Amino acid sequence: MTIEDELKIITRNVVDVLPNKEELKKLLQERRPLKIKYGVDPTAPDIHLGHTVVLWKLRDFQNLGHIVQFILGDFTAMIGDPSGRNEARKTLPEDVIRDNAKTYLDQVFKILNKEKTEVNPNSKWFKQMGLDGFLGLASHYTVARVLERSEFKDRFVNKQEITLLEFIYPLLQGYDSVMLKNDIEIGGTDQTFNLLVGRDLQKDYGQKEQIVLTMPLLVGTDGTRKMSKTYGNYIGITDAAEQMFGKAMSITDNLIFTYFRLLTPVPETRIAGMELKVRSGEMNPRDAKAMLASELVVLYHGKEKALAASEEFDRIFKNKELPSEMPSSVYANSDKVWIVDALVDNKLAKNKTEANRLIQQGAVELDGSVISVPDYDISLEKEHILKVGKRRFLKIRGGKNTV
RNA sequence: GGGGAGAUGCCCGAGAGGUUAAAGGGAAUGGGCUGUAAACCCAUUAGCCGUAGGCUUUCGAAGGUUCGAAUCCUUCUCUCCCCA
Repeated sequence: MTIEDELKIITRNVVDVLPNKEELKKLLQERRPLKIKYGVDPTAPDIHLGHTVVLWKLRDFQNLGHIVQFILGDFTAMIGDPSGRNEARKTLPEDVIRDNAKTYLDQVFKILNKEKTEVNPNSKWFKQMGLDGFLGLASHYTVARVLERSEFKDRFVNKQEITLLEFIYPLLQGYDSVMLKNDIEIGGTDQTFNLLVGRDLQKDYGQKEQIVLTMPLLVGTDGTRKMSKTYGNYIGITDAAEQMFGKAMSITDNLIFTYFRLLTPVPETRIAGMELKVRSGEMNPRDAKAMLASELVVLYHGKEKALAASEEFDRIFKNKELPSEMPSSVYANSDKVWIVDALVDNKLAKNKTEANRLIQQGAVELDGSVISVPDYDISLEKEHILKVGKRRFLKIRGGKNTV
């Protein structure tokens, strides 16, 4: 493979190469396995598709024979990355972080090649650094430089608070690079500043500076904000197959191909072809989206489940039939149940008021017919199917019957 | 250390003694139209009462004034701003 080909693969989907592409090219010309650093703080037990954007890029590197240096920010997780919000981060206890780290890695290796990945917990060096060591590190950087960061600049000008921790955090992340002597570091565009600090620090420590690649932030299923657990607009990679499929189907149309490119290993030519067809009206965007949804489910649950999820989806939403499986609820010692109770008991409504509301709005169906008055008992002589909204189903029956 | 401003429902934000379960917007949920898309239209968004009118709790916290308090008074907690 030529350098140009390699460069093309590496820079696909990348927002920025810093300081520039030329430097990256030079690096590739050395024709040796490069060390690519990527760091994550295990502050939550699960990752979502937003995280996989960077992982796929790392995978590209691995496929080209390079090595991923995965920084497990177990130390920095205890402190909390202040990037973005200025709400106080809660500090996490060590055992929680350890558990998170484990599930994190399991999930990460659904994309990364384990053989070409080394995992480095940054507690390894930070735990024993000591105040003297830290002050030494702090002397390598200046307030002015941190203030250059646009986010800080704005806040500084607007006299909003900036905590010292926020000031320090980039230094810690940069120090990871000093310890690893990596060739390249990769992260989301929101990490640009932190990544550049890594460069500066490496230089100050007399090392070769890392090249920085930034990846786009994935827009969440709401189509506006970045994908994040706190916004509830995420697709978790541990989401159940049906759920994942459904969430993918609910994204807005102009996100379809962005998702294809950033989240799947589908070759660019195929994606571009599809995009063209959709734009010319030859292909219904819905079908492209269904393919996207399948691709995603295949990745995390396998072909079989993807097929099943797709069929299930069509069954419920296209053909308006019942799902093949649904949760069931058994009422043991009674021959009837008030519909409002049934909704609340089975968490189809938060409380009775909400249950009433749903009923009055015509969101509740029993065996296919809308129940619009709350004054209704479900007889438990036989099995019934309760439907709330478009997608919540429940089988309901008395206790004596066998399954 | 001195001076000032503020805390309202999921979020933002109006309200300045009664007609206020609290305007408006955002968001979410449900319905309609569709392709579980967007856009658009409608409705809902404290809880309880077997549904019909009620009742109970809510405006940072605790007390108080009043027939009546989100609105007035006292104390407390927290946030922000300005000066040094």
